[in-house]
Order: sequence, then C-alpha cells, then structure tokens
Amino acid sequence: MLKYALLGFLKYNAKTGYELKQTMDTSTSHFWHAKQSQIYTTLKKLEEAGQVSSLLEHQESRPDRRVYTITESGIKALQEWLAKPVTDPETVKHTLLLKLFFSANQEKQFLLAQLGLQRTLHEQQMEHYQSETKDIIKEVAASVPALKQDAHMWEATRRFGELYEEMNLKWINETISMLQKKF
Amino acid sequence: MLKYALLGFLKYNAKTGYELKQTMDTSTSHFWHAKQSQIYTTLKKLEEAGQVSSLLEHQESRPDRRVYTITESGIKALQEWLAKPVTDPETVKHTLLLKLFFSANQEKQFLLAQLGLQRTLHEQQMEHYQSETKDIIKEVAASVPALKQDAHMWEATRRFGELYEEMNLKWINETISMLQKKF
DNA sequence: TATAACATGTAACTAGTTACATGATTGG
DNA sequence: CCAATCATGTAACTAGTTACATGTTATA
Repeated sequence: MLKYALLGFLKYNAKTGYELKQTMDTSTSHFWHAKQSQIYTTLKKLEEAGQVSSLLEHQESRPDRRVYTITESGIKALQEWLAKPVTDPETVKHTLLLKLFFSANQEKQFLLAQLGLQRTLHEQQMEHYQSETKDIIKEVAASVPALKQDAHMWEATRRFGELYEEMNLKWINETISMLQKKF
Repeated sequence: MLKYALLGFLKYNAKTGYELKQTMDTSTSHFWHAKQSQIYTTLKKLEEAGQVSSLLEHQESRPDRRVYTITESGIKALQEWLAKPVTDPETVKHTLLLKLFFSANQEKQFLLAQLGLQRTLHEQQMEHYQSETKDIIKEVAASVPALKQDAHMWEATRRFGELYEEMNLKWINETISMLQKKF
C-alpha cells in the first residue's frame, strides 16, 4: 500500500511528489518503491479522500511545485494501519528463482555466468547498505535529535537489507558449487 | 510473468488450470504464486497467443476438465525467456519493514508482540522447507529418474527458502534485542 | 552545447485480487 | 448432513508500469 508509505513520509513534514520519490529512493527502496507516476496518482486519490491537502507554490526560475500536507484524517488512517498486526506472509515474486527452477536443461556455463553476475550485484548492494545507507541514518539522527528513536527503526530495516544480501551471497556460492558438482 | 511459470510446468506434461494451481502451491509458492482466477485468465491469453492448446475432456461423475498442452511456439517462448539473463534487481514489497520504518512511536509491547508472532511464522516456514518440501523433491527424483537434474534445481530454490527463513529469524532476534535496549 | 536536475501530470496498458456464480461427489 | 475436493470461469476492481507531453535552469 503505497498510500501508507506516502502518509508516513508526509507525517515528518510536507513534501511534493517529486521529493517523496527522492525520499523513498534513498530510504525504503529496498523494501518499498514506486514510480514517479504512481506517486502522483496516489497523492491525487489521497487528496480526494481528504487524507492529504495540497497547495500550489509558485517559484521564480523553477517550475511551480505542489506541496502536500497530511491532514488529521490522514494521521488517523496511518496510525490505524500501523496498529494493525501483520499476519499474512509476504508474497514474494522472485524471477531468478523461477527461472532456475525450470533451468535443468540450460547450459552449465550460462547458469554459472548468471550466478556470477548476481554475486557481483549482491556484493555491491551489501556494501551500499554498509556504507551509504548507514551514513544517511547516522547523519539524520545526529542532526535532528527528535528523530533518534526513528533512526533506530530505520537502522533495523537497513540491517535486514544487509543480512538479506549476506544470505544471498551464501546461497549463490552454494549453488555455484552444486552446479559444478552435479552438472 | 506468470505465463512463463505456466509454460514451464506444462512443458513437463499437460495439465488443467486446477492442477497448475496445485502444482504451484506445492513447489514454487515461496517465490512465485498465483490465484486460481489469474491462472485461468492467463491460460486463455496463452491459448489466444498460440503458446498452448486445450482440449475439453468429459468426465463421468466429475466436472469436465480443460487440459492444456504446450505448443512448439510455447516451448520456444519459454526457452527464450530462460536464456535471457536476469539483470534487474528483484523489486520487493515488504509490508512488515515498511510498517516498522514508521513505528518509532508505537508501543514497545505491541512491537515486541508483532515480532514474536513473526518469529513463530518464520520458524514454521523454515521447518516446512526442511521437511515437507525436501521430501517432495526427494520422492519425485527417486520415482522419476529423468527428473534427477531438475530435482537439483528445485533443491537450490528450496535451499534459498530455508536460508531466507534462517536469516529472518536472526534479524527478528536482533530487532527484539534492539527494542529492549533502546526503547 | 548538451545533459542532468527540477517539476507535474495523463493515457494506455499489464498484472494481480476479490467477489460472484455454479454444481457434483466423496469422506467424516 | 456438512465440509472438502474437484472443476471452470467472469466481472469489477486495485496496483503498478510504460510511454507520452512539456518546459526551465544550473552545471560540466
């Protein structure tokens, strides 16, 4: 539910659709992402539902911007969602695993190359979580003391990303060994 | 792309929409799943595209069944897809992490309860991969020798599930400790 | 001088979910 | 007698993607 992500970000402070996209890209993108176009249409729906309100701001030497503010009703909707326990398992779509599942007759060399590429990508992503992501959280926590508790939560989600990449690398290495032995 | 999953299963042998659903539920569900209704509509589209063909089979004392067979064109489409390397990172939607990200002001007890529930769910899922899933793969490999290589691939995807649950449990335990210390 | 960043939006489409509709047989 | 299993499908909806359309300013 993208709407709750937008409400969550707007609760910190008012933002434009453009800024919401940037914020998501540098914070939740590894567990929640959206295209710019979907953000704009969702903001429109949220405004119709009265959970956000917007003001068009005129700017010199830059395009006008529409700034969205969360309403009381929006805060309430967000809080209700946060208070509802998550019970259904995450329903994942994992293209690489699906392909692999049906790949018994593919060339061994091709599969090894695929896994090698994945290893590089996951290594890079892991390093990203360990440096850039970690730094952003530290900086915000240091510069805005009121967000100290929030930063602990952000760190928990960052840590998930790090552990996930670590796990992926372990699995890729195991799978490469299996291919070399069994094929 | 559900269509490739269906083509992949139909390449083993002809099946009905109902059987495809059952097959997915007991094999790929942890990385690819679909509702019965989506399977039926996708099969219809695949037939219009000439990648599968169907025959209505009359049955005594049971409803008629429509059996789908993969065509040459379908086999070709599947092979082309399998031969295309996966380059874009999986785009994940993870509701629990999104909620947690915005949960700095939620009750500590509520958050601990949420994580406790998640721990139970992931423990169960891990055990499922370690017993039922493992057994199914072993049985098929033992009873159909031609599927021995396929079984190695299935095992790799099963192992991913097992490692993923293991990683989740580790993260949940870490996060519970963090909450107890910092909140 | 070109391209990245700023800035917003709509239209058409694909993918997936929920709800509805029907109905026989088998097992507890 | 009731629930589960077998069996197929449509309609309405929500979510998300791709492509199109427009235009300025700062920076390399």
